[in-house]
Amino acid sequence: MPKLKPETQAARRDQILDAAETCFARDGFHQTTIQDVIAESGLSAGCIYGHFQSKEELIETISERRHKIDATLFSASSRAGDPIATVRATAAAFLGNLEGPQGMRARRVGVQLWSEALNNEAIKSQVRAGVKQALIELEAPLRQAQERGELDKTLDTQALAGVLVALFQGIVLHRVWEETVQAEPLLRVFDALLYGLRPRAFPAP
Amino acid sequence: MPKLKPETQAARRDQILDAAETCFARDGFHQTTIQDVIAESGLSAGCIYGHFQSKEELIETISERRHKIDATLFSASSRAGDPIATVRATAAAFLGNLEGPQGMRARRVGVQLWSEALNNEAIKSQVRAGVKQALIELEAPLRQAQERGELDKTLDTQALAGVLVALFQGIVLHRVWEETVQAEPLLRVFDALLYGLRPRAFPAP
Amino acid sequence: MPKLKPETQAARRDQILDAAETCFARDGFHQTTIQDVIAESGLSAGCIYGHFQSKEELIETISERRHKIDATLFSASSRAGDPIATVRATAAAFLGNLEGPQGMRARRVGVQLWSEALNNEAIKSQVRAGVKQALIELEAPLRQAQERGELDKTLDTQALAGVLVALFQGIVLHRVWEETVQAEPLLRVFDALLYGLRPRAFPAP
Amino acid sequence: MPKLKPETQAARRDQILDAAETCFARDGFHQTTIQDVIAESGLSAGCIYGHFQSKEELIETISERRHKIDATLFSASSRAGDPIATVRATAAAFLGNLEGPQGMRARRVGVQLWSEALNNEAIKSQVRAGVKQALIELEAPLRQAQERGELDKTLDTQALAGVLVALFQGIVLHRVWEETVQAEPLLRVFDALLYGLRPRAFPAP
DNA sequence: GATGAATGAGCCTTCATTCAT
DNA sequence: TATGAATGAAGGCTCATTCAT
Repeated sequence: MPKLKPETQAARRDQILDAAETCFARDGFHQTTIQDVIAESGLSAGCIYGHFQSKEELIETISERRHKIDATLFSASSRAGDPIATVRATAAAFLGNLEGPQGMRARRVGVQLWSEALNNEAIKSQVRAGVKQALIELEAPLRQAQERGELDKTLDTQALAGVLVALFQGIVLHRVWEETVQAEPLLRVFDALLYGLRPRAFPAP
Repeated sequence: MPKLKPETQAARRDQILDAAETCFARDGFHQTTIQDVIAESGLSAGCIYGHFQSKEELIETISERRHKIDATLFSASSRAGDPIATVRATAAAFLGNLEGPQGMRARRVGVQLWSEALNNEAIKSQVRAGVKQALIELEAPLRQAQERGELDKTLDTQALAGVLVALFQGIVLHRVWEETVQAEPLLRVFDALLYGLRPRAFPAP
Repeated sequence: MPKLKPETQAARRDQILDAAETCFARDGFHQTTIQDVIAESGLSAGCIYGHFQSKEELIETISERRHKIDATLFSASSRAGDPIATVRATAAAFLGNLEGPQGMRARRVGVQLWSEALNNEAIKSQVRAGVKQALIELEAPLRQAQERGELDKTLDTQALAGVLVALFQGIVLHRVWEETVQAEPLLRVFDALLYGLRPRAFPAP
Repeated sequence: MPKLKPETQAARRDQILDAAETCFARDGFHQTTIQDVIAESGLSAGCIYGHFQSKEELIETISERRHKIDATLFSASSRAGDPIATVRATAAAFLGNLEGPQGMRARRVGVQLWSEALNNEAIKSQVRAGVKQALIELEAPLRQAQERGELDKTLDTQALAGVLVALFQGIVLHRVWEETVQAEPLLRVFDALLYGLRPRAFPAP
């Protein structure tokens, strides 16, 4: 068994991460033992520790992977030339992504990461970076919309972006607690909110 | 040995819960050991286990306590006869509550409970009950506002309440990760959102 | 079970150390597991770790204890007013101490400590301190003997003390490998050596 | 695939043994992992296990090699026709051998073997055999010296040989703990001891 | 022969919980 | 009730060894 090709190596890492993420989503970071990951992956302790230094590194790597995936959601939501559509698509992508077993697994891990960030600096900086990127990628179209007269010019676009991101994450929480939460009605409210922020003849009080 | 006076007993329970909450907020549920709680409270293991059956019960009781406190926020925010003011006051109460070391302690524990709810039925039902109550207490003034013509009649008030609660909780998350997040600008955006949802001469598309 | 009296606490520590030393003497430091010490002591893992931070601390504490005991051998061997008798008594104490199961246990642990000193700074400094003390306590009577004309004046007493200590320790090694090694004949040779070092009419070449 | 030439095979074995001995001398038998030996040798696990059955066999083979080398020290020290010179040369060879990085490596491993002998029968018999050979090779010239009237006839040459070997080994210990120990003064004391053991006009008491 | 990824038994240690005082 | 020493199950991780390539 001479040196594994890098791609095979990466596949093995993914196999381990997938098994770990499944366990973490099912039982939680701290209720999951390495034995659980071993059972889920079909590998051995030694093999896992040959690819990751510790259980914590497993969690942190999953955090990294998650945030990379989320980052692509934003890029994919860009609607060139139509900033409001871009914002709307971002919301839809976020909410649509909640569905299905894969989406649920991702969100259950995500919520735990939000909590874990409080006591783990590595994860905290990843979470912060993720939020920051979301803010930037949302504020750009919002400002563009202002310039094009599609959004009230008195609005603080930075704060608005913050509100929108908070809203998305809050909905993720609800979805994770209550599987019956539906994206559709929430999305309609979201549209109404955006619509209500168009410029007005008479300014807000 | 005569039973301790109920008030003394309750005081001792609170002493333990306070110490535990301080530890949990500082280090996280799973990083906190009973030894930490012992050190923080100045009591002994035996004493703690005389008042609580397990570490889990400690967490669950703190969860209970937290949700009771939060519930009073809503009642206190009621502005009889002015539904929009009630909604606004609720938002302000939520966001104002984030400040100070006490507020921070509460929120850090709260975020962990949101994550813990995924793997602990007792906490999950408390979180759900908390959200449900929030929805009800917010939807009531929203509907009232619709009836009084202060809110667009085509809006799904239930979904709107959900969006608002999600928003509040999302902001708690941001505040907990980034201490510099300011309530003021967010509140102004919130006002703009509410203002934008007033009835319009021409309906939204 | 309120706070244990310091003496009870010390007794428990000794109980653990005795069990550990028995295991170490029987199987070696690295072949001995904490489980072995648990079985030998009749205590539990938690109890042991309540008194010692790690297996290494167990070894180091035993090292400390051993060296304290050895140190008393020297003091006890002092024969006021007769330096040669003091040296002789020291040798006899050293060699006599090898006998019996207790002596054997002590020596088997001692030899392991000599080896362990190579890779453990704490133990190395204890071993060094032990040797240094032995050198000092031996050199004093040797020099005194020179002054009294009972020992050749051209001798380097420091080197001679070193040779004597090395000799004692070498004999411990032999005794530990070969239980049949007898102290008696060695002691007679030792006497002959000391006798041969008396001043001579004609100096050594 | 034709069998490797025996000389190539032996060279590879030596390469492994050298790497292992370097690791063992640096870190100790039990602190050294096979990974360390792999890194030091530049070979692979499979290769090492193709030449040695286990880590223990590695240690035992090194023990064997060491004792063979030491054995040649004695033969080389023989001074035909001058028994006292032979004894003296043996001592000088022993003490001289301590110097230099190679000598240190050998002695550090040697001291560990002395300890390891307590719990490993294979090593114990090698150590015993080594001591026994030393005794024989030292006793011969001692007895010869007695016959030639160069040594007190009442001396127990076997015990004296034991004392000398113990002395040599004890000095190895000191040298290994304290790099500053010098061979020169010790050797002078050794000479004085031998000189003092010459026959006397008046017997020892 | 050589490689090195994978194995898995077993180790040290932690920590929630108990109970004699 | 309160104390805190003691318990012991279980966890994370290591490392000697194997075997498919």
